[in-house]
Amino acid sequence: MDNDQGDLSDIVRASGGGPEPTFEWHFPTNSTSFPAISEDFGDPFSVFRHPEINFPSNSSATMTKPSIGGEREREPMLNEAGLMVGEEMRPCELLSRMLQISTPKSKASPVCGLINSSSSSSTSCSTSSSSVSPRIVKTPIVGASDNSVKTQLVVGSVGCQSESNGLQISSPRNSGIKRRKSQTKKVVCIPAPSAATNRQSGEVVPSDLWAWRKYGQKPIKGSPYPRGYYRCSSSKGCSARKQVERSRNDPNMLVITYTSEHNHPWPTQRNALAGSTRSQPMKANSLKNSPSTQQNPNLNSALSIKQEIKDTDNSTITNTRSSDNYTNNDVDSSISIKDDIMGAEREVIMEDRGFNPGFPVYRPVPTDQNHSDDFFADLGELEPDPLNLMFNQGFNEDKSDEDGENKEVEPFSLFDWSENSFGDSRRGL
DNA sequence: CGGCTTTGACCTGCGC
DNA sequence: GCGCAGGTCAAAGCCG
Repeated sequence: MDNDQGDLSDIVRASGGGPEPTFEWHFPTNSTSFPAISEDFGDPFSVFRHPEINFPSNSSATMTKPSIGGEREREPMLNEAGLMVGEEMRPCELLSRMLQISTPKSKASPVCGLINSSSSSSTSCSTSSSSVSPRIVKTPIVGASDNSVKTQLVVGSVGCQSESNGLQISSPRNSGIKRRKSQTKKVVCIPAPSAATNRQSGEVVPSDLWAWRKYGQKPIKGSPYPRGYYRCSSSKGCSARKQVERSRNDPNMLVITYTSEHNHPWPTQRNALAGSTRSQPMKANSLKNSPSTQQNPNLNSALSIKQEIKDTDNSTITNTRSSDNYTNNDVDSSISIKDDIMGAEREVIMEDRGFNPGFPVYRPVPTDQNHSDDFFADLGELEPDPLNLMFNQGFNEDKSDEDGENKEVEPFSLFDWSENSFGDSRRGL
């Protein structure tokens, strides 16, 4: 139980292991771009559906998109992670946004990983410089019950320790993690900037469009990093909570566990910013001028975006992203998102092999509108995710590529890598 | 002044 | 039932 090292081996084992329910971990093996998915699987979106899993229907979800003035036309349906149910999702673009803001330019392929449904503390991440192409993998869990199926979207390479053709994740019990309650959880593993690029404690907490209030922090056994506990402060009575911690295996990765659901519409840009200033004791300007941010154009970009939003009183957002700072080879990252709902697990692993805001590499180019609709509807089914909020904020693919520029608004706050509150470990950490 | 973080204490789930 | 560890509470203090 006291595998303090939290080795990846705790949760990842070579294929062909014991009888415990596992899922195969697939690694892309070639360098084809996204369209190859179609070649391999026919309808690339169909893989997001597993015939044996009844994911929440999106049919009644209402798509919303903030107008220029930040007003929503309709209120969205939300899931536990503050996600738009049925939200259109463009994982590649989503990832691009995330990485653009969050990923240290110099980091080599932070990979996420392996998210054990039982507890975020079992999540392991590692880095890899392997270069592989996007791929979608549908993976029934070998030996698992009917609802224990993981559907994966693997976009780009996924490199993990002992990476090869497959890895297995041990059962929660095997990993020594106990599940406190049977409740809905969503675990997001995202690359975190290096401590050097952040303030004070060097810890970072990405923020999304929700306002979160920290209510606790605890050192986690076996992990050198404390876990912060946050609850939604966007609305009183909202039970949504999240836990943020660094991966014990890869401090460059942040593990965010969302619990419970928001019982209110997602906040406006202004609301989302409310309460966030405290978590950013350093002014954006000072950060922008700091050596660390000068070394981290991504952060600089995010700050630039944020400043722009703050300066805009009515939530009209001007895209000031410094996309020119990036090249396709600048960032090599992956993101893994896991949904654990009622025992059925879904996971989306996304990796950005090329940090291109326009994401031309493997953004699917629908041949017809219907196809496109199906695709994103399916994505919404597959992975309602806080990241979807980004799209609510105006991530409109159609707008992004016109004239070769990204003109959509930039919800910087989705991954605001401000130091939040990990400054002081509570108990001897 | 409101909302935030901090942090010690307390509560609770789970394994033994 | 006990003990451990994770999760939550709430008072105090900080900050804009």
